[in-house]
Amino acid sequence: MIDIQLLHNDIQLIKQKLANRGFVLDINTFQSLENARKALQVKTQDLQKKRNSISKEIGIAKSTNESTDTLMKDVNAISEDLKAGESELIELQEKINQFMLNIPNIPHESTFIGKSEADNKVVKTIGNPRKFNFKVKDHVDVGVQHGLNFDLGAKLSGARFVVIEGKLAKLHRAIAQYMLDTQTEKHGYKECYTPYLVNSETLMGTGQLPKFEADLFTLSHNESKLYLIPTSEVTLTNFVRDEIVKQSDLPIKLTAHTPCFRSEAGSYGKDTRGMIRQHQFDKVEMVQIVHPDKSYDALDEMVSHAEFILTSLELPYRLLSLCTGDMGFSAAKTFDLEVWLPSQNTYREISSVSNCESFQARRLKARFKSEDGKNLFVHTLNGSGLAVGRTLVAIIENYQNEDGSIMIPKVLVHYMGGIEKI
RNA sequence: GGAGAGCUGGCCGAGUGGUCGAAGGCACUUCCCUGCUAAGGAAGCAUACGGGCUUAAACCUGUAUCGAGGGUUCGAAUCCCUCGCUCUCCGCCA
Repeated sequence: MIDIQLLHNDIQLIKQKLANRGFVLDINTFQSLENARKALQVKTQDLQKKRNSISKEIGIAKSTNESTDTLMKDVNAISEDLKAGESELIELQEKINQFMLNIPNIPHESTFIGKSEADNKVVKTIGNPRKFNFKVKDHVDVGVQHGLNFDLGAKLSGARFVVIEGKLAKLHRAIAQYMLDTQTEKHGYKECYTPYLVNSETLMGTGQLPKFEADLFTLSHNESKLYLIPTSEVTLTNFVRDEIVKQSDLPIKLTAHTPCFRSEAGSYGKDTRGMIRQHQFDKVEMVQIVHPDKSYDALDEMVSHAEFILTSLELPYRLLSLCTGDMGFSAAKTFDLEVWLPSQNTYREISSVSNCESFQARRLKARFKSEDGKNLFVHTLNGSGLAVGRTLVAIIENYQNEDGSIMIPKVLVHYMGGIEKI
C-alpha cells in the first residue's frame, strides 16, 4: 500500500508515476471519498465527544444520587444521528481502504519507463552459451529418458504437473540443497521452514490479495479459506507482520526452500511443453527486512546472491532491469535473471529480485523503532535464489551430451553422492 | 473429537458496568545524587486516524483501540453471542 499522504500532497504526480506502469488512478473517486470521509469524521467525532461527556456526567450524577432525566434526554437526542454517522463512516473508510489496497507500488525513479517485457533493459550478459556439435534437444526430450514423467503428472493431477523419478529427482533435490546451503552458509540468511498454506491476511500483507486471487490455489477449511503459497516470499515477509523490531535487529535475512503453487490463470497456451511453467514448483527464496536507507544496497546484494548460484553452476545468464510496465504489483524496482536455454535459443527467467520499499511494510504494519524512538516502516525485499525447477531445466539442456546423458555441474557432484554424469 | 483454563500497553500483571487509555512492576529515555560498579531519587514513556497552530517540527486537542466481530446500555476491558488463537487433561494420529 502506498502512503495515503502522497495522494494528499501531489496526486497528479502520483497519477503520472502510476500511469507509467499502466495503472489508471481514479482521482475523482478518491477525492470525493476523502472529502466525504473528512466531513463525516469531524461530525461523528463531535457527536461522540458529546455523548462521552454526557455519559460521564450521568456517572457522576448517579454517584451523588441526583436526577439524570435531563441528561438522558440530551443523550437520546443525539443517539440516532451518532449511530448513523458511525456506520456510514466505517463504510466510507472501508471503501477508501479497498481503493488504497488496489493501487500498485510507485516505481523507483531509476526504473525505466516502458510498457511490457520488450522494454526491459539488459544490464549485463554473463557466460558464453556452449557450442554444441550435435543437434540440441530440449529438456523434455533429454529428461524423459531420465525420469521426467509428464504423463504420470497428468494422470495424478492434470496439466502442468510433473513426476520426476530416479537420478533426476535426486538432482532436483541436490539443486535445492546446494542453493539453500549457499544462501545460509555463504550469504548469511537464516534457514526457515514455513507453512505452505496461509490465510488471507498473510496474502494481503504481501500484496497477492485482494487483487490477484485468481492466480492462487485455495482450499476451504471449516468456515475459512486457506491458500497455497505462490512463493515463500509470502510466509517469510509476513514474519514481521504487526511487529515493531529493534533497529539493531536489521537487516533480517531469511531463506526457505518450499514448493510454490500458481494457478497460471491467464497463461493458457503459454509454455505448455515441459516444466518451465508448472502449477507446482520448488524455489529457494531470499527475503530481507531492512532499514529504509539500506534497501537499494540490499537489492544489489541480493541480485549478487542469486547470480552466485548461476555462475557457480556455470550457467550462462543475463541480468535485466525491469521496466515500469513489467514489474509486479508490490515492487518499486525489480531485476530479473534469465538463464540460457539452448533449445529455445534464448534466455528465460529464473530469478526475480525486487525491492518493495515500504509498500508491503505498510500493509503488514511491519516497523522498527528508530534511534529517536519513532516507529518507521521497514523496507522489504525478496528474490529467488533460485527457482529449482527451471534450474533443473537449464542444467539438463546446457549439460546434455549427444548420447542423452547429462553432466553434473561441479558444485553439485558432492550433493549427488559423487556422481558426475547421469 | 471431548473437558477445562486463558487472551489487557515492548514485557509481566491488576482491574467484573461509570471521572479507565487503563494501577503496580520490569525494560527504556532524560535529569538529580553518588570515587567506579552497584544502589537510590524525580519525570517521561502505546498505536492509528482527525482538528487547531505552524514553512515544518514541537505543541495543544478530539475520536477509536484491552484477541476479532457483533449485541445489550446513556455509558463496556468489565455483561451476552459468534469466531480465532494459546495452554492443560483425555481420545485419535505421522
